[in-house]
Amino acid sequence: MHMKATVPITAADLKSACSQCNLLELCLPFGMTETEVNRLDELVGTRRKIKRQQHLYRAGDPFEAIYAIRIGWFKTDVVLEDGREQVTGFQMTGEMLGLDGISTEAHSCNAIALEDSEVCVIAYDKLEELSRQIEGLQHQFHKVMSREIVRDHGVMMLLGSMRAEERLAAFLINLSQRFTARGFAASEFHLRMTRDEIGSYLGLKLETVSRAFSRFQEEGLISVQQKHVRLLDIPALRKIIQHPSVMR
Amino acid sequence: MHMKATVPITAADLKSACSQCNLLELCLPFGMTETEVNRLDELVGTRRKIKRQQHLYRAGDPFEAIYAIRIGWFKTDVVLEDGREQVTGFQMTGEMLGLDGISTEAHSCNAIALEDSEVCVIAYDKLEELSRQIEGLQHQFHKVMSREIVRDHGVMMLLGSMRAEERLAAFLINLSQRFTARGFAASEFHLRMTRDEIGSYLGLKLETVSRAFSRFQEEGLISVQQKHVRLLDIPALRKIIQHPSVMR
DNA sequence: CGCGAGTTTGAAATTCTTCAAGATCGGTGG
DNA sequence: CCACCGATCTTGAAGAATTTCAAACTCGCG
Repeated sequence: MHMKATVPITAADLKSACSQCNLLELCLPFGMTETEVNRLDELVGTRRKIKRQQHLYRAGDPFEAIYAIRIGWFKTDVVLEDGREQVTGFQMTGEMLGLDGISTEAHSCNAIALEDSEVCVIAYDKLEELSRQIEGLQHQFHKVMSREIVRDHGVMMLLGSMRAEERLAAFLINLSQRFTARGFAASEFHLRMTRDEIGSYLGLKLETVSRAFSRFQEEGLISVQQKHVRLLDIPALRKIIQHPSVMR
Repeated sequence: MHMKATVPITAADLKSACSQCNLLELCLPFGMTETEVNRLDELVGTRRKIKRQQHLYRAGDPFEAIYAIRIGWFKTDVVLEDGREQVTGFQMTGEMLGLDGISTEAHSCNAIALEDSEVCVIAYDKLEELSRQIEGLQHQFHKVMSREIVRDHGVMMLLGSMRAEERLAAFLINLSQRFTARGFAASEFHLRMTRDEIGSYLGLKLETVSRAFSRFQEEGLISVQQKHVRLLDIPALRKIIQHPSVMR
């Protein structure tokens, strides 16, 4: 196969590690040329399978690599000395894990698989080396980190300024968007996390999450039975977020 | 002055932009060699003064540079369509602003000076170029971004799992640590932000913040009059954070 | 079939917010 | 120099949202 090196890759052009992978627009190779992507294969040496409920890494583990999720779901959480746990994110296919570790060379949170999963292991020293050589990789990596910062600010907004039902609506809309971006159904999906984990993420107790689910169902916005959710009225869900609440 | 290029710089060795600056251990040049730091001066071309209450940048502004605070204080905030505002951080001397802009090439939050301030303008394209050449710069920049992510996770913990007084205690301890790192008094300082801004950051109403201040004072943990705060019992403040609360 | 983890729902308790009224501060102009 | 002004802060009391406690329900699975 012959292509000009300057043409951005598409899924069909790839052969190796990153190639069998249909996550291009979501993952690190995005925006890179074919020749550049070929060099990425040095990077993604290993893959690693993580069974449900197992840790990919723990807070305190020495930092050596970042991870791109190929298959599955993870949660990250931080734990206070007294045992209180805060879920800081739910990560799905094509998303990156481990960026927190760069700052101190040790991970600062736990990453736990919510279902049997598989990740690409990206040795961090190699990533730095290669991204000094490949402009596109460097830039994309910076974007990934920056995107995480922007996402975190969104969560702060959610936690600091929204009420229970607004938080859950925002959460559902967000999931829907991420499924859409991956070619899955926007309005029907299976939650991989428990009410307790959702609650931790949203700064609510699990009972409050459950009540909000029930309320949305009563109002015909969603249909929910346990972990199976169908969004019946996405515009209305969006309105909940934007609607100025009385409180706060 | 003659030095080996491999010796890490200290404040006394510098002559130029980054040099007059006593923020080395906090800012981008940290860990770099003398020769490397000299090259940084291409980077920090401009400085910019921002008067109190003025914007350094606004959400939506095209992203061109990141900023290192030389003098002063800033807040960053995100604003929802209905006008609700969430303060996402308070930044002081030696801290970096603008990292949110990399992901979409537009800023996603507002940065507003809390007092008359001055920043170093770091052109982003030059930063990327230079950090492909200078390993130490690349690494330090990544650390700065990662540190922001870790900080954000801490704020999520605060917002999602802590009660009002715990949040304020954590806030005060954090300020104290940051002042200490800059050689200022650890236990006596002047708040640059209003109760309302603190409240927004902590996910509380300004009255709740005020009540928490008063309560700490009653208990002899702090002394506070308006914006002047003295921490009288830092260990006790720390205990508040770690103490398992009944709720949540 | 029954167990256990996870979920739902109700009612009481608690925290935080809202509303309202003063108090304090720094700065300004007479 | 001092009174006054607006902005900010404090405090009280009532109200609302969320949590806590408790009990029952559902579902997958051994």
